[in-house]
Amino acid sequence: MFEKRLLAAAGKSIRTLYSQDFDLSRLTIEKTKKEIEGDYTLVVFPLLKLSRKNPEQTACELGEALMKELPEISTFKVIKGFLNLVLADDYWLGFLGSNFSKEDFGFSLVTRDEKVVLEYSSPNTNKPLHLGHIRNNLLGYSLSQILKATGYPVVKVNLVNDRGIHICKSMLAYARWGEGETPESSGIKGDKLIGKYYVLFDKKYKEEIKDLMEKGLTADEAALQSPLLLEAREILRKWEAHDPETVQLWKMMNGWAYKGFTETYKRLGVDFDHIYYESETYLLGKDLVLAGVENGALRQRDDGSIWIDLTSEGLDEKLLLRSDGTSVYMTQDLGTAQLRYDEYHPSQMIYVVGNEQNYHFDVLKRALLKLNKPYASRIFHLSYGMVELPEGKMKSREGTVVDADDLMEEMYSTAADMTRELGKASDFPAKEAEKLFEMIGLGALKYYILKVDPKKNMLFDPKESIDFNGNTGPFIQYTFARISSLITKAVSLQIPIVPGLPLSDYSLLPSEKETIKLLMSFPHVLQQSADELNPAIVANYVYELAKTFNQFYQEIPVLKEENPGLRQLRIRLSVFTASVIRKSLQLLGIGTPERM
RNA sequence: GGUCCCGUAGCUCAGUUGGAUAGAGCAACAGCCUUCUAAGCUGUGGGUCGCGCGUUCGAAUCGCGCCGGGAUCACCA
Repeated sequence: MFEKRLLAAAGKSIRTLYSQDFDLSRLTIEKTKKEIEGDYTLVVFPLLKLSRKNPEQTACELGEALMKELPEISTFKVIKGFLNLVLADDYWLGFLGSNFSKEDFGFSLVTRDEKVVLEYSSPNTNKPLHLGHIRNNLLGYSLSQILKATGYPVVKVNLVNDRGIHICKSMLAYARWGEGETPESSGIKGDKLIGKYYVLFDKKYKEEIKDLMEKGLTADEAALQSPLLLEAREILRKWEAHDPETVQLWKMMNGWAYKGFTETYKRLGVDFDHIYYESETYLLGKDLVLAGVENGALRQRDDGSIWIDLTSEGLDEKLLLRSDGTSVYMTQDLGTAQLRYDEYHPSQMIYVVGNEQNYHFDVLKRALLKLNKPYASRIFHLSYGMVELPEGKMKSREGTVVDADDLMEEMYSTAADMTRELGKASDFPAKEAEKLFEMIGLGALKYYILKVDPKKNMLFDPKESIDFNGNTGPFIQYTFARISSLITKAVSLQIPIVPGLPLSDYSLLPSEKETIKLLMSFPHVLQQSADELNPAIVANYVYELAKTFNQFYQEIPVLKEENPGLRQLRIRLSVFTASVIRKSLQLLGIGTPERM
C-alpha cells in the first residue's frame, strides 16, 4: 500500500530534515482533490512548528526529500500548505496489470475463526411484509455479504415472532368469521390472508369499543373490557396451556404465514442459516433472571416481579419478569442471546432492528453486563431509521403501508415497460427477458434503499424509486452490461487479453487514471463498510466507479484504438471495472446483467 | 420532562473521520448518436452546511447553548 510507505518515508524525511521525531498520527495523507493536479496530498501545517518556515517552504523541502525516498513520485506541486505528490504513470499501470484479472481482488482470502451471528428480518406472523421489512432484509443480507467478503464466517439468523396476543387476534377473527377459508380456496397468499383477519379483528374491536363507550364507559375501560380482547387473551392462555384445538389452528395459520414469507424472501433474494421461532424460545431467559436475583445483580419486589435498576446509569428501572412469573420481551432476548452464544461462540452478535428499539437494546446490553455475561460487549444493535412516504409515516391501520410483494411486482413491470419503451431486449427469449426485468426492477429498489446511510430515516418516493437514470441501480447495471458486450466483442474479434503482460510507457488520460484510482480503493471501501456495518459506503462507491468509467467509455476508444498496447490497457481497465462493479453489486445483493 | 438520533441546493442524498473554491442525482435549460449499447456523456443556473458562541493555522465535521423534526421512556412486542 503506497499510503503506508509514504507515511514511513515522510517520517524518515522529517527526521533528517529537522533532526526530531514527529508523531506521524498527526500527519494526514489523503487523495488529492479532483480539480487539483496530483495523486496524494500531504498536509504540512502540523509540521510548521518543527520546520520554523512558512508552509510553502516546508512543503517544498519535504517534497524534495520524499522524491529521493520514493521512486514512484515523479514530481510534486505545492499550493499553500498542501504538498501534492504526482506519481509516475508506471505506478498505476503496474497496479492495473497485476490486479485486473484477480477474481478475488479486494476480498479476504482467509476466513477468521470468529463467527458473527447476524439477526435480521424477524417478522410477526400476523401480517405480511412491508417496506420497512424490506429495508431491514436488504440491510441484513447485504451486511452478511460484506462481512463474508472481509473474512468473517456469518450465521444469518431470523427470529420469527410466531406467538403472542397479536397472533391470537388473527386466530380469533378467523375462527369467528373465516368460514374455513384457506389460501387455496381463496387464492390469497397465506400471509396476506392472515393479515386480512388481523385487520378484521381490529375493525370489529373498534366497533365494540365504540358501542361500549356509548353505554357510558371511558375509552380505557372499554378497551380493557371488550369481549373480543378478553377472548383473544383466553386464546393466548389456552395456547400456553397447549390446548390441542388452539394449537392446531395456530399451526395451520402460521404455516400459511411461513409459506407466504418464504416466497417474499425468495424474490427479494435473502435467506437464513437458522430460523428461531419465538414459540420455542419465549420461555428462555427466566433462569438468567433468577440467577441474577441470587447473586444480587437484580432485585425482586414484594409482588414477585423482578427488575433491573439502571437509574445510576441514567436509565430507568426495567421489568425483566412479571409478578406471575411469566416472561416479557426482554426476558426472552436475554435468553436467546445466551442461546446464540452457547451455539456459536460468536465474536459479534449483530441485531438488525429499527431505531425505535434503541432503548431496548441499550437495556439488554447493560443487563447482560450486570449479569456478568462475557458476550455482553459483543452485542451490536444495527439500528436503522424509519422509511417514510411522501404523505408521512406508514400506518397499517390506515392502509398506507407499502406491501413488499406489491412493490416488487411494480418494480418488475416498470422495468419491463421501460425496457420495451427504449426498444431494448427485443431479441431476448421470453424467459431471458423476464429475468432481466426482475434483475433491473429489484436492482433499482435495492440500490435506492441501500444507498442511504442505515442509521438515517429515509424517504421512499415511489416516483423516484422507479427512476432508472442517474444515481440508481440500473445505471450501474447498465455500465456493467456495456462493458460485458465490449468484452464479448473483443473476444469475437480475437483480441487477446493476456494477464501478466507488462504495460509501460503510456501516458494515462485523466479519466483512465481516475478509474484506476477508484479501483485501487475498493479493498479499503469494503473494509470500511464492514467496520461500520454500512452497505451505503459500497453503494456510493460503486456509483462513483460507474460514473467515472462512463466518462472514460464515452470519450476514449477501446477496441477501436489502433495502438495494440493502448488497446490492451483500456481493455484491462474495462475488465477490471466490470469485475469490481459485479462484486460491489453482489455485496448489495444486486444482480449484474450481461446485456440490457 | 429525561435519554438518544437527525437538520447540507427546490426535492432525494454524499461528504474519505479536522483540510484547499462543500459535491452527486432528480427537476429546469442548452448541446452530443453514420463511430465499442444515448438506461449514456458534456455544459449552465442553484448554498447563511438550522442559529449562536467556543476550541485552532484551519470547522459541514469536535465542544457548549438555543431552534426545528423524529424515536423512546408499559407487568406491549
